Amino acid sequence: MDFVSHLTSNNIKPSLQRIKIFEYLYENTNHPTVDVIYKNLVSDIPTLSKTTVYNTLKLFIDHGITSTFTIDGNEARYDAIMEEHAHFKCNECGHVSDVEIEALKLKFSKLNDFQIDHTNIYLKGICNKCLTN
Amino acid sequence: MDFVSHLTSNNIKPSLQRIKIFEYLYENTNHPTVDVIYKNLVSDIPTLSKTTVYNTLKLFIDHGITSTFTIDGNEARYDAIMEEHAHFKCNECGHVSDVEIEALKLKFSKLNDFQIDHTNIYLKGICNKCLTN
DNA sequence: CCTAAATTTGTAATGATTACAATTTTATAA
DNA sequence: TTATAAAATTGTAATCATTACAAATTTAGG
Repeated sequence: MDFVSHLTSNNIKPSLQRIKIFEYLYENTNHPTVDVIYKNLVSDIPTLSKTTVYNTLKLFIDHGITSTFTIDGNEARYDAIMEEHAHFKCNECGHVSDVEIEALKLKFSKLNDFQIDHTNIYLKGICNKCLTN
Repeated sequence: MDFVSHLTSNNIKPSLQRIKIFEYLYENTNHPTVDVIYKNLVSDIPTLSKTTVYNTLKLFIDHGITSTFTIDGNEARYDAIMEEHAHFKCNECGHVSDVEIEALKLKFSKLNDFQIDHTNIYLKGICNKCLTN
């Protein structure tokens, strides 16, 4: 994945901050929060500001290369994977993982004359790792 | 619906505030926020505090007679309908409505060895009212 | 009634997010 | 290259929902 050309092809000027933030998001599919992104990148870019992380993520979302969701109403989480998928949060270990949306056997585009533009699914429960412990 | 006996049968002492808040929630299925609940009840109970609304809703949730969800990561919304259902938010008029979960043809309890305790689905798009306007 | 427990209330603190203005960096044209 | 304008980044202060907490009020039991 060439991050620079991915940004430019989406009309985003590839500044150092933008490249690093997108790279982090793309390589860490654990749905990081702004705080996590900031803390992990500030050693790389010592002048980094948390505001820049907010601004940049908003820019990514506006240009359709990042999505955001909240799983418990507290902090927003970010995701560079744009293919439609669901999220599962383990109430035991707190880990958030992806769920193939095909596995849900869910497919629709219209519902009761409503135009569905976006589907957001999240599941909560206990993951298999915690179940066997 | 006898609100008093519904509260007592769920081990909640039926104070005036609790009765009124649950009644409001039950009769207004528009998924109100804390602010909306407070503003609508303070004329009835002039001494009402917003903290009481928060406390009471938390109590209801702990006793399983109310559920909460967030649709855009800002304010929490509350719901006295406990049957599993999805939510739809119209991006045009902002209205949040219920969606029968059967209509989604969605049904599962286990997924990849994960134990699913709670399903949360929300859809965004344009409602039929806004589509025809 | 009187006292203890439960409930309600108001204020202050917290924490994520946004507004905004200043600074820095980048791009453009002379 | 150098001057200048535009864009991007940054830091601080403000906002807003929510929570903590302690005081005041109400309720229940003896």
